[in-house]
Amino acid sequence: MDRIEDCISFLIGKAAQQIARRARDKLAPFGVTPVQYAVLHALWLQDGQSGSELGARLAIDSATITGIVDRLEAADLLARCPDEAGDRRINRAVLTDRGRSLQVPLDQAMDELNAEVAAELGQSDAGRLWAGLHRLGRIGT
Amino acid sequence: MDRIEDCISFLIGKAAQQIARRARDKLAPFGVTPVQYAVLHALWLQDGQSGSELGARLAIDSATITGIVDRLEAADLLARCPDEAGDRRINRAVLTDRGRSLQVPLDQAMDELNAEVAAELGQSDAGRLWAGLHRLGRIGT
DNA sequence: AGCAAATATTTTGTATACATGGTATTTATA
DNA sequence: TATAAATACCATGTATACAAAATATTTGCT
Repeated sequence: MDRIEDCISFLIGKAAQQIARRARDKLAPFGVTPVQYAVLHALWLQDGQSGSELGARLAIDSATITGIVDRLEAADLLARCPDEAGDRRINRAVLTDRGRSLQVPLDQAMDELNAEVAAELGQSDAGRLWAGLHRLGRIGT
Repeated sequence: MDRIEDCISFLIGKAAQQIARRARDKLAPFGVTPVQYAVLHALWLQDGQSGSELGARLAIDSATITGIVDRLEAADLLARCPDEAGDRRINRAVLTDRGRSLQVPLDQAMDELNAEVAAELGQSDAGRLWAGLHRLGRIGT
């Protein structure tokens, strides 16, 4: 390995950092982080998911989910509610009005980021990059 | 944004996580993390760099460099040495014998990972992906 | 019923990433 | 030369990511 920039681990890590920074900037006015956006997004599609359901859909470790839900709860974007079927192991994440109200502006902010990046790369290059990243993300699953 | 997997921030973050996990597995037998490998790599090319030099080359925050160098020093892979020109603000990171001895096996481990990923994607797709990631990593610099 | 195995969540500890701010030192400038 | 600005590093606090383990609960099997 001559140049560290050609090491896939370093290369994709730095590219992801750049994108994450831009996503943070877009979301910061709403007091939400990129990962918190992903959890909210999952709840907008299906409210009342348990921690393990969220973790499975978003590929987030259960220990990490705990902290993310803690902070979303502290920000009054969701509430931990008991399972209606009575399984007392489960904490269901239920959106608050505030949490629901962020769907439109946050989705719009992330759509903007997607569009900006696609425009910078060009539509066809962006499409190929998306496809390649999808394949990398799936390897090993 | 319909599917969270089409959100560039989420998509590239998860792909980077998968690659990072594979890099960690490759490096774990040597007790080194991917970021620590990047710092060692920079020192193999030029020993005795200061924290700010390492941070500039690798795009790592100075506060983060402090911790990484702490752990590499604790692992006896490098030592903090005073600047020979006498600038007492600077701590230079100088490789130990152990740190130097890891160059061949660690470079080989990361070369293997690169080759595996390239083989999984196919050479031409891999080349396009590398190029796209380089462009994303540079945006804003 | 009784107990092992599986499940869901949380806790703890380590490793980044980054914003903010403090300290020491050096450089540039009035 | 006195001082402001810049530089280098470190400390602190927050937010993930993940391994390992503890706890509580439920399920499955005998």
